[in-house]
Formats: sequence, structure tokens, C-alpha cells
Amino acid sequence: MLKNSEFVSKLRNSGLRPTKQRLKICEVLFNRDKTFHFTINELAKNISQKFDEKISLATIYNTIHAFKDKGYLKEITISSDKSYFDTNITKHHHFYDEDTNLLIDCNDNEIGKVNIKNNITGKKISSVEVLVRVASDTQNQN
Amino acid sequence: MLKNSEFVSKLRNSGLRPTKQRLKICEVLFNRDKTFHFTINELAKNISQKFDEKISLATIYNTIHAFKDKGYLKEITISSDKSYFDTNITKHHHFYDEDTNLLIDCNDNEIGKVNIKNNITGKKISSVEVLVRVASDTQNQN
DNA sequence: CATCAGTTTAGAACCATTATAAATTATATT
DNA sequence: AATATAATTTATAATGGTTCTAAACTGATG
Repeated sequence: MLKNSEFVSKLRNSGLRPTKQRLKICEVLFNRDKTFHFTINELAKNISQKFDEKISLATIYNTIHAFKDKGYLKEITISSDKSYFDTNITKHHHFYDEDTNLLIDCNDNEIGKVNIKNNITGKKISSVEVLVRVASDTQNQN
Repeated sequence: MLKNSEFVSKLRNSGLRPTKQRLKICEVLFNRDKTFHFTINELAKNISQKFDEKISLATIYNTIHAFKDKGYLKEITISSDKSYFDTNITKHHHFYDEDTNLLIDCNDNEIGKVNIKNNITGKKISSVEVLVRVASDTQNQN
């Protein structure tokens, strides 16, 4: 739950000008009690419902990518036709409900540490992501 | 390393007619010593290099999806703009080299069992996938 | 060999994302 | 405060991977 002035300094500190578009997007994304997941499409709808003045889709893409690059968002890839973003930027894993297309954060109690025993020579691990797909009992299993 | 007559029965057994296009694709995908990863694009190139008669891109998509549905291929999603397929259909995990965009299978020695302690009520786990992104030491970490 | 459902095909359509280039805005400078 | 600048926004076009369409073709069946 940050307020406007905090967004301004947050943006400025990372070399992004606090434009009114970016501040609106901050408000939608970060002025909340809980973290959440969204697609660009959902975000665009959300913004147009919340504000009178529209934000161009190009700006939404630009801003989300800038925020991702600055580490304010994580991108989660579920399938090639669906890209989700997550305002929870801590290391964590996900359940993906194939019936509802909803992402659910796992906490550490739910998935134990993933133990990676080998390295690729000369390479550093940049992330470890676990995706647990779930579906109602009647669905096919892979 | 299967041969042509084996592809014919493999296809017939799963209710797919053994057309010459499908048999060619089988040859490219399954007539090998080792499993491998590919994108549709790479596959299409591979086919056009190997055979004189071209196979329409639509047919390649249709066939790959049919093979995936029948369980002859797995799809691995790395990012929203890159969909990989894997001829290794056993349960396993992946390293993804961000420098070269290459996927590498993990064997069980490399990643221990992922321990999932909680379930989503009324849902069944349909898959558990671990993706370990790696990059050269100089790259950014997330 | 006639039939029919399954398959292939070229090309159009689709849709999410990115690029473009002109207008606008935030910030630094005078 | 006015000016200069670089950053940002914007509408629109372009892109690229994938799916759709509908006509032509092929494999299996009796």
C-alpha cells in the first residue's frame, strides 16, 4: 500500500520519469494489500475502467516492460499464448489451474527447496521456477 | 531408432492415417538415437532441407499438435514468444541457456524430486515442471 | 472402383506484441 | 519564467507466429 508521492520517488530513483500514465499504472498495480497476477489485456481493461482518460496500449506495454526490467514485476510464462505478470517479486513458485486459467502463488510450505545438484559449466543460475499444473479430476493428465 | 513400417503402425494405432507428410515428420523427429528439442520454425527448415517435396506449414502445425495430443511430444514453454517441443516424453526438467536459447534436459541426478506438500482442493496435479534458467556470469540475475 | 471421411494446401485472417515517427511532457538550464 | 533537451506518449502501421478456411486430394472401406 504505497501512496502517490512514494511512487514518484520509486520511479525517479530508478531513472524513470514519474509521468501521469506511469503513476496511474503504479496505482493499479501497487496500491493494494496483496500481490496479484495479471495479463496485459486484463491490466488494460482494469485501467480503462478505473480512469476516464485512457492510456495507450503501447504505453502500457512500455511501462510494464520498464517495470519488469527494473525488477518491480516478474513475468511468468504458462503457455506460448499467455503471458502473466506478478507483482510478487520474491522467489516463489506457482500452481496453474488449467480449468480457470488462474495462477496461484505457492509459499515455501507448499513446495520444498528445489535441489539442483549439477551446474552447466561456466554458467550461473539466474532463476529456478516450478510450475505445478492442476486440473479437476476428470481432465486428462500429462 | 524406429523404421518406416513402425511409424505406420504407430500412427494407425493412434487413429492417425499414415500419410506421406506424417511419415516424413516421424522420420525427422523419431528416427534418431537421442531425443531433442525443436521449435516449429526449426522443424520446418529441417524438413525442407531433408526432402525435395515441401510440406505445408499448416500441415506441420497440424501434425505437431496431433502428435502432442497423442503424447508423442511434449511442449515446453520458455517465454511467450518461444514454444519448444521435446521428443523426450518422460517426466524430466530443463535448463534453459539464456545466452544460446538452448534447452538442456535435466536428469534425475541433477534435480531432486520436487516435494509438493499442499494440494488445491478438488484438483489433481497434471504436471510439475522445473525450469532452471542459466546465463554466463556477466549477465543480470533475477 | 466408388465412396467418404480424413488430410493437405495456399492463402487469408487473427491477435498479441513491437516499431515508427510525430506530438507532447518532464526536467534541467538559462 | 522561458527555453532547450531528452524522455515519453500516442495512434497507427508493421510484424510474426499461429490458426482458419474452403477447395483439392488421398487413404481406407466395402
